[in-house]
Amino acid sequence: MAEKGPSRQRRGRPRQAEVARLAGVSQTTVSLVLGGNKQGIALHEDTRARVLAAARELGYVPDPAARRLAAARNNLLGVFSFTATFPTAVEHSYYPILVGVEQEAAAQGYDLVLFTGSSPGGAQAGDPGALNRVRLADGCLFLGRHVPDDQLRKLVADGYPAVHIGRRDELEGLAWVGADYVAASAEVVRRLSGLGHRRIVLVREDDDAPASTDREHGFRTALAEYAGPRAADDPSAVVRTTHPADDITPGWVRDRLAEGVTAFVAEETDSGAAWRALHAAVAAAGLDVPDDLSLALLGSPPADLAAARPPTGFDIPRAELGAAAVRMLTAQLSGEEHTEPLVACGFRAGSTAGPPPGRTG
Amino acid sequence: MAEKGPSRQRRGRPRQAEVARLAGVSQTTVSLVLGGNKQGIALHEDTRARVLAAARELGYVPDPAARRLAAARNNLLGVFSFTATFPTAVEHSYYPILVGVEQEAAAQGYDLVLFTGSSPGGAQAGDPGALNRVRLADGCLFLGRHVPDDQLRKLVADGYPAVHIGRRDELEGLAWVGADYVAASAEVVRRLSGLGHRRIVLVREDDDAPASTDREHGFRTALAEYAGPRAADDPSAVVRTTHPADDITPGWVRDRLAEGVTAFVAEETDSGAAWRALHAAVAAAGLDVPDDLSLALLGSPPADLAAARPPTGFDIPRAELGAAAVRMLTAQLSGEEHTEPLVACGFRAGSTAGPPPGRTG
DNA sequence: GCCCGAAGCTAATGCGCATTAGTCGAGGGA
DNA sequence: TCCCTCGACTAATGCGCATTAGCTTCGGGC
Repeated sequence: MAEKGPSRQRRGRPRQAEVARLAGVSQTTVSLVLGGNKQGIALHEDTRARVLAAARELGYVPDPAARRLAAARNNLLGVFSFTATFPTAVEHSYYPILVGVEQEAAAQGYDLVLFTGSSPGGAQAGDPGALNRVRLADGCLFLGRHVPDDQLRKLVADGYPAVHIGRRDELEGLAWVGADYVAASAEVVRRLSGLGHRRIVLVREDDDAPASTDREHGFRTALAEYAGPRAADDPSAVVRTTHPADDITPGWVRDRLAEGVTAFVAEETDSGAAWRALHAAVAAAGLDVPDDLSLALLGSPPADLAAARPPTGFDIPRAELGAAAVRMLTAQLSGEEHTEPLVACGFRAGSTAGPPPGRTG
Repeated sequence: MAEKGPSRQRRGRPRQAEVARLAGVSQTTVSLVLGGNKQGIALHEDTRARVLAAARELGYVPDPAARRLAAARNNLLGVFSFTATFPTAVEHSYYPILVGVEQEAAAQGYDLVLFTGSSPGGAQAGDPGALNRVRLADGCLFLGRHVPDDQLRKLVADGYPAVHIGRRDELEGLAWVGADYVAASAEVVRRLSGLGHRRIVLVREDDDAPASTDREHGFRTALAEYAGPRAADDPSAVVRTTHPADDITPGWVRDRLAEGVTAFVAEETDSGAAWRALHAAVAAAGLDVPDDLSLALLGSPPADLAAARPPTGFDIPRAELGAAAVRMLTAQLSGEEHTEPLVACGFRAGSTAGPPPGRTG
C-alpha cells in the first residue's frame, strides 16, 4: 500500500511540528506564536523570534482545514437558489444581489458556497434531502420563492442559521430580509397624486407572491390617503394580468383613459411582462408619455428596455439587500438575533410621469 | 465554564457520532456506510439501511474540514478570483465562466467554494496569506490576471492542484486553459481579407497581457498570409491605445482611410474601450459601417453595446472555458495530467464587415 | 529556609472524520 | 473437543491545529 494514499499534495508542506523542531520548542509554542497568542501566555521575545524565523525558513503556511476543524466553524456561508442552474444571465435579477452578498461576505471574512437545484449528490428538485447539503456551510442564504417549505422548516427547526432573501413571513422562525415594497409603492403613488393624478390603475401579475401583494398594499394605502378608504377598496383600481399579458391592449388603455384614468402603474416581475405590455399598448395606441398619460414602474425596467427613457418608479437596492442578508446571517452566527429586515427602495424620478392632460374631470 | 460542546450541537449540524447513536452502531460503521465502504469490510444490509435512514433523518452532511483533514479530500473545488467574482461593473464579468464551472463541477460531483480575494474594504485585502484559504478545497481555479504570483507559485510548488483560467505561461508548472485567441483572431482577418480588404489596422490596448498579445499574434499571422511577412511586421498595422482611448478620433479614422485602410479590428478588453472608441469615432466622422469601412471585434461587445448591430468577430466560449477548466482540474486530482488547454472561439459573422468601398488601392 | 507567585514553557486533549487494527461469536474441519 | 476462518462489527489512532491544564525554574517576602 502506498502510505500516503490519495494525498498528492502533501509533498513537503511543513507542519507546526517541524517548525517547532527547527526552533527548538514545542508545537504548542509554535501555535501560540503564529496564532498571535490571544490567550496572553507569557512568551520570551527571543523564542517568538526564533519561531518566526523557523516558520519563514520552512515556508510554513497553516492548513485551513485543520484550523477550521479546531475552531469548530469553517467560515463558509451557503447561497442556495432553487433554480436549475445558477442564475445564468447577468441581467437576471438575482445577479445584483449576489454582488452584495459577495462583498459583504468578503468584508466579514467568509467564503461562499454556491448551491443550486442541480448541485451534486443527485439532489434534484424532487429530492426530499436536497436542502441538507447546505449544512456544509455555517449558515445559508436562500433565494427565490420556490424553496421547498418543509425542508427549509426542518433546517430552521434544527437551529440552522438561515436567512431568506425576500419576505417570507409564513414560515415561522425563518429570518428574512426584503425590500420595503409597501413604502416604496406608496411613495410612487403619492408622487403621481402630487402631480395631479386622481385615477390611477395598478397592473400586476396574477401571482400572490409577497412581492406582488406588498406592492398592491402600498398602492392601495396611498390611494386611500388622497381618495379615501373607498378608493382603496375599488376593485377596478387594480388589474391582474396573465403571462403573457394579452389583455393589456391599446383598446384597453384607451378605454381606461376614457374612464378618467390618467396614470398606470405596473409592477416589476422577473419577466417584466406587465411593464412591457403596458409600454407596447401605449405605443401602439399612438399615445404620448407623459403628455397623454403617465406611467410608473414599481421596480426596475427589464434589461432590454433599460436603454429607453427611465421609468418613474423606484429602484430595488439589490446589492444592499444581499449585504443586509449576509449581515443578518452573521449576526445569527454570533448569537445576536434581530437586525432590521426591511431595506428601503429609493424613488426614481424618471421621465414617464408628468401632470395629467388638461382637466378631464 | 460555558458548555461549548452541547451549544454547538444544538446549532444543528449532526455529527457521525449522533447518527451512530440513532442507528445503534459505532461511528466507524457510519463512516464506513456513508463513505461507500471502499475497503470492502463486511456489513450487513440491515445495518447499512439503518445508518442511511438515521443519516437522512438527522440531515447529516459531512464536515468538509474534517473530511479534508482526515482523508485529504472533500469534494470541494475552489474558485478564486482576485477581483470580485460578481463585479459591480457588469461589463467585465466572470459570470458566464462561472456558469460553465458550476455546471461541470456539478456533473462531476463537486461543490464549489468561492474564495473572494480582495474586495473593496475587505478584511484581507493585501494579506500575503490570502491564497492559502483555498487549501480547504481539493483544488482551485484561478481567475483574473492579478492573482499574486508568489503565493500562487507556492501553492503550485506544494503540489496543490490549481488551474488558471486564461493563458498563464510565465508561471512555471501552473496549468491553465484559455481561449484560442491566436486562431480566432487570424480567422477574423482571413474573413476580412476574403472580402477584399488589403489594409487592416488592429486597435489594441497598451497592455501586455497574453489575451492582448495573442490577438495581435493571430492578427499578424493572418496578415502575413495575404500580404507577405513584411506586412506582418509593419508597425503601422497595429495601434496601441490608452485608456481612455482619446487618440481614436474621427480625424484619426479619416486619416487612416486616406492611407488606404479599409478595415479596423479592435480587441475586446474588460472595459471595451477600444471598440467603444472606434465606434464613437466612426459615428462622429459620419461614416457608414460597413459601406465606408469595415469593423471587427476580437471578442464580444460590451453589454451596453450588445443591443447595437452585432459586430463581426468571434465569441469567446466562456462557459465552455469554465467547464474545460474544471475538467483539467479534476484530471489533476485523479492523477492524469494533461488536457487540451486551448478552447476554440466561434466566428461570428455579424454585420459590421463587408467588401471595401470601390477600388481605392 | 520555606513558601509563593510569576515567567516561560510543554504535555495532553479534542475538533470530526477515515482508516487500521482488532474483537467476538458462529460455524466448519479434523 | 479444539482451533481456525469468516462475517459483522467496534476500539483506537491520527490528520494539523488551538486550547487548556499543568510543569519547571527563579526571585522575593517573611
